[in-house]
Amino acid sequence: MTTDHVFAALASPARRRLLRLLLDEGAQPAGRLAVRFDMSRPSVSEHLKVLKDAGLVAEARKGRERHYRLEAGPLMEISEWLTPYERFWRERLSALSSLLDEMDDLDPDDQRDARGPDGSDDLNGRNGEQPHV
Amino acid sequence: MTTDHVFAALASPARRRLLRLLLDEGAQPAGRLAVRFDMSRPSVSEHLKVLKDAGLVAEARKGRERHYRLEAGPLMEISEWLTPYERFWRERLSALSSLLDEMDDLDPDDQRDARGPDGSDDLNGRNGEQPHV
DNA sequence: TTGATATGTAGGAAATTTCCTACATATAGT
DNA sequence: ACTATATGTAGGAAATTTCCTACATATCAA
Repeated sequence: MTTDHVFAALASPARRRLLRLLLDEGAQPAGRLAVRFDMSRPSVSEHLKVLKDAGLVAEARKGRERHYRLEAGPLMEISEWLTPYERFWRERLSALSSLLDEMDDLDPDDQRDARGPDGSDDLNGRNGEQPHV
Repeated sequence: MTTDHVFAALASPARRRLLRLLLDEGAQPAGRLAVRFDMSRPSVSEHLKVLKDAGLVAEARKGRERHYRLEAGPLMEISEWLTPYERFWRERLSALSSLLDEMDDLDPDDQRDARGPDGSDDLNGRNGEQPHV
């Protein structure tokens, strides 16, 4: 149930789809989930096991069925991991949108070069020095 | 550069650490990144390639060095994928916090059972019917 | 030009993942 | 007790991933 497990579990499209099904349709027995997949039932069962080990689903025995339900908690770890990058992509987005705004202000047929005066790349996207260790 | 590639790229702890280094310290040549790892330089180079194929880093040749910089854009896809689950874990969290609030209101030595009257599980955590197909 | 530096790629071993076909187990129904 | 249903597990094949040691390529510095 570590962060590693969660990231690894999400690496599989089949497993992400399982989570989505549980989110959209609520808890379900393994078999009902399995028939949706173009894959053998035991394989789906193993994917469920990976999700369970990552803490992303929980099972409850109901008679001879086992109902799996979504356990979204561990996804918070992904969200938290993502947080520090958010600022970064927002900067890029706002840079892009202001660039588009500028272009709107010009004659639509008279744009040629939106780069800086020196034509350089600004590798860091912030035009400043970096630690470099 | 599909969503699949992005999720797969993040599945490796080494690659997540590479992204973090680029975020914290800015763009750097491959070699400077590699020495931080307990792994051969060519292996780190291959991880960088996986990240590049996922669109998570970009490279710029500077003389005999290649500087890699973070490209956070594709992480938005992860964030968007996560969105519908957010509501779900927030509900659980607020349920937990209100439970804790209730417990605060009681005599700290007189709590025994916080389950529903029927002792059932409420598998969906919302006490309601579900589509079930 | 020569030699050192910075990197990517080739080729392959080892580990892991993915998926399948039996097969074992447990529960429902008759 | 017997049979059908719902699932997990065992064992193994095939594909993928991870990592390493050469080795090839390009650039910088004398």
